[in-house]
Amino acid sequence: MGIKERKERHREDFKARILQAAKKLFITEGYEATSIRKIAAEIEFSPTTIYLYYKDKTDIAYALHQEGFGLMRERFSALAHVDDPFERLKAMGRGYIQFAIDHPDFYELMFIMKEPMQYLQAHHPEDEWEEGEQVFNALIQTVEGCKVHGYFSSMPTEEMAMLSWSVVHGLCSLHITSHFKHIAEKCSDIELIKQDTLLESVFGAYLQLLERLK
Amino acid sequence: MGIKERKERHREDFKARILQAAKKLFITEGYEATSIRKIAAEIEFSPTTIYLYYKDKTDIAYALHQEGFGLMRERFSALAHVDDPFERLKAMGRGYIQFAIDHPDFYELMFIMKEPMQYLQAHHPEDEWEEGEQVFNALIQTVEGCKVHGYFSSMPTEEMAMLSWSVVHGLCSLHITSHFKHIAEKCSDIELIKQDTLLESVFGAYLQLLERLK
DNA sequence: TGGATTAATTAACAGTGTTAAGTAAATTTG
DNA sequence: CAAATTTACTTAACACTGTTAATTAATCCA
Repeated sequence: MGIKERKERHREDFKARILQAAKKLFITEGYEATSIRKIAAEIEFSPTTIYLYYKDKTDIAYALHQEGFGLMRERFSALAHVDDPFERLKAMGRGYIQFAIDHPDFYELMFIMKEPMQYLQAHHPEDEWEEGEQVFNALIQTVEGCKVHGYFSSMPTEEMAMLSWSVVHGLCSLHITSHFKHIAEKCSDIELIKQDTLLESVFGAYLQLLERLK
Repeated sequence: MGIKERKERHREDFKARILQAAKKLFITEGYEATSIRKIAAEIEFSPTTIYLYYKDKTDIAYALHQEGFGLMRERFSALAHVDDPFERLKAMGRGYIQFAIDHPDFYELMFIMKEPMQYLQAHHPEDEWEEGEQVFNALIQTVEGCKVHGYFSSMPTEEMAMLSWSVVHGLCSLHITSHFKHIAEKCSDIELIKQDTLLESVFGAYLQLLERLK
């Protein structure tokens, strides 16, 4: 039954081709402008053909969401070799922020939009959210390591991890939605007006909090 | 010229009627399902009539965004009488979180969606973002008060305010997008699985950090 | 009362996601 | 090998969306 395998492989190739076209449009024109019809035109097939390979648009959104997590894991894997857990925690936070600045569209799809997570819940309710949990587990382990080194004593690991995630996500999210843009102008501190440094310096303030309660 | 005034008032009434209809649809069916045509049907006018009173859909979105800030300010005004600034900071955080839980749709419009802020930037670039700045200033002043009482010494006020905002926004945002739902299941700590307590307990962890460095 | 202004309408454009029905090619079966 | 069946894909269509241009009905002013 080698023929069935070949067909399956062809099918996977086709799915990848669709995703590649979707990714191209998504990066250059954003999610809203990435229509099924445009994806179809890109790969020179009829729009309905897409539906033979992806259930609906949120299915494609989830696939792109996964692509984004691939990119993020790539970055984070470089930090696995930072031995000191507190240094690694710092580096993860900075890496997370830099990822959001470098790939705002992917960040939006991964952490701001509801569609991909809703798709997961609606169509694969039993499945776990692998991509996210992998990254989150890395964070959990890093926090655990920090505790071994005397940080955050008497603070629950999970809460500490979620807090750290919330801090960086809050920063990135308010940056991308341009909420900070409208608020930072009124700031007296000139340093903070520069958007790029704003995120890092507020994250720096968080790190100072952590450092002081070793 | 009393007639011109009456017309102007009628115009404002009509704008309010449109907004009321939009608000009703928005609350019951969400933003995406709130179409210009449905709003028009609700007030029993033609869809194009809407455009005589609101520039486009993002204009309506911004008006609803402002409505949301009205609701939020209403809640926060009750906290103005909490004298101790650190207690007020706690109460503001809890109030912010509770607002997001009680009015997730408004919260999305106010802090997660890009459209309203983009409208502000595109059509009123000189204007300030009054609603947001009012709330943010209340936060600034509260942080300032905390510093007087010996908290966050040597931490810049603005950074501290932005950090606090980022923490609660990060929590609310990850809750609404149901990211926490998929991650909390794996948590060993049973307390955290309950979504409602999760936000408050992670915020509690943040407060503990603050308290310890008085 | 007649002309100008204003308010609201209908019709239409250009798009969206998605489904049902139809066609041509490839594959399996008798 | 020819007939039947499955597979891959397309066309046509539905029910929407935001938005604009052209048009009609009503009101105001001289």
